[in-house]
Amino acid sequence: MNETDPIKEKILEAARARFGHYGYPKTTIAELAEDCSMSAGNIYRFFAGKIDIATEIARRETLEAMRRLEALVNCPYRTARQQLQEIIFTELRITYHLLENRPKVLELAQVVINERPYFQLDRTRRERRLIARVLQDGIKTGEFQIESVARTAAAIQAATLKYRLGQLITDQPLEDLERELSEVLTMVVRGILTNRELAHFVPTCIPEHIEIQE
Amino acid sequence: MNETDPIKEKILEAARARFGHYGYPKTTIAELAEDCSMSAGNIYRFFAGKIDIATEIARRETLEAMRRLEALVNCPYRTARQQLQEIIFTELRITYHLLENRPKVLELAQVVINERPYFQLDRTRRERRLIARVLQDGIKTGEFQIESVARTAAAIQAATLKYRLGQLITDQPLEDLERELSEVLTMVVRGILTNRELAHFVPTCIPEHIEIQE
DNA sequence: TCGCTGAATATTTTATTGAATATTCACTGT
DNA sequence: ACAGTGAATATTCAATAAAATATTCAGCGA
Repeated sequence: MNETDPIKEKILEAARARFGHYGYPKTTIAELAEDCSMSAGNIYRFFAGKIDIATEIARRETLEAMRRLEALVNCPYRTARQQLQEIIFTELRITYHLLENRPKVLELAQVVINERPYFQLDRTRRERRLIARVLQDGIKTGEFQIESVARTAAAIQAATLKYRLGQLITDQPLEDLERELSEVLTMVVRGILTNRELAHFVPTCIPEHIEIQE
Repeated sequence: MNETDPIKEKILEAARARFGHYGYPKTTIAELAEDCSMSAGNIYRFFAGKIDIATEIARRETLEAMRRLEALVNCPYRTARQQLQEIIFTELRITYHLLENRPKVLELAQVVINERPYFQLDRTRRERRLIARVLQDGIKTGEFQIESVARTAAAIQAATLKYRLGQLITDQPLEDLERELSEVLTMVVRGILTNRELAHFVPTCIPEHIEIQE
């Protein structure tokens, strides 16, 4: 599964550097080949096309983000509610900072999504699976009361869509978005808690930034 | 306030027909002038520019949609919860059908939003005010328990954003979106109901299409 | 003066074409 | 047979000019 052909990695490394620095369209295959001390033609023995290099980079970026989110879930001593909230807040922060600090990443993402629509679906499914897992946990511990985990996970995802789109839809600053998200989560979470939990319900707070060491 | 200069109306009528049929960019001022049996220059005595004709059309479309939503709210014998749900469902249906049946309308909307960003803000604010009014009603009748009406209205709007974007974000069919929205509303509404109401809570159903006669 | 025209001007769109770049593939050295 | 090359070809991009269109405004008739 995890092909680690060193030449492929070399190409990816060169591409990551150039795409990040100069942007996807301003990077040429000839330059990548030059960086790797090979001919342009040879790159096509490892990738079907330029867009596929970008897609692979984006795929790995997504996997990395997903790993961070999963680390949150595996973190012990947290209620399912906390886990759920932290997932959504972390996603908001990851995408916000990504687009804020590395504008070329946005460009890359847009190109990939345009050419490979499946990419987005895949990411969405992974996210949903993670949310579903947390919901399942919460049901087991008696925190959540949910009819259909799958449908509820999809609904939570839909309700928090805005916070995964970064600065595409809105130009509100991060602080605004965080405040708003805490309101949304207050409602949403209240909507899935068991009566036992509702008895001592408190609104959602904006969580501290969580740093996970690998 | 309600200027009904018949010449202005004539121009708007011609523009509505052409924009809807051929699209905004494919319609020329000269054609509109021809339709109105006047010179191109004369149009500028009524509108500052082509984009302002489109903006006025969009503004009226929005007002009309808003009137339909307000009619829902003013409809008696409905709980605040029903009103809230119907507002969101109706918005979903209006925008969905608009984009489905009249693709040129999407184009028009995009042009207007691009050139006149204030337009969108205005519509959003109106919508939010309507939601806030329903929330306020619900508090009075003891249905809802809400800390800040303004913030909650904003949060409900954010949580249902997806259903106001039509087919821009997703390509799910209307039935899918309706099912999903009912799940979202189930959570959201449960999150704002009073304990009294929670005692006999039932999930949100997809409402019948409501026809309001003027 | 008022409502309007239509030619003059400014701006935007479209078409063209040369250059840059992506992609292919026949071939080469090992 | 295999990893790789580089010239040949296909595609995309960028610059420019030409055409179409938006906008302005001096002036005209009621």
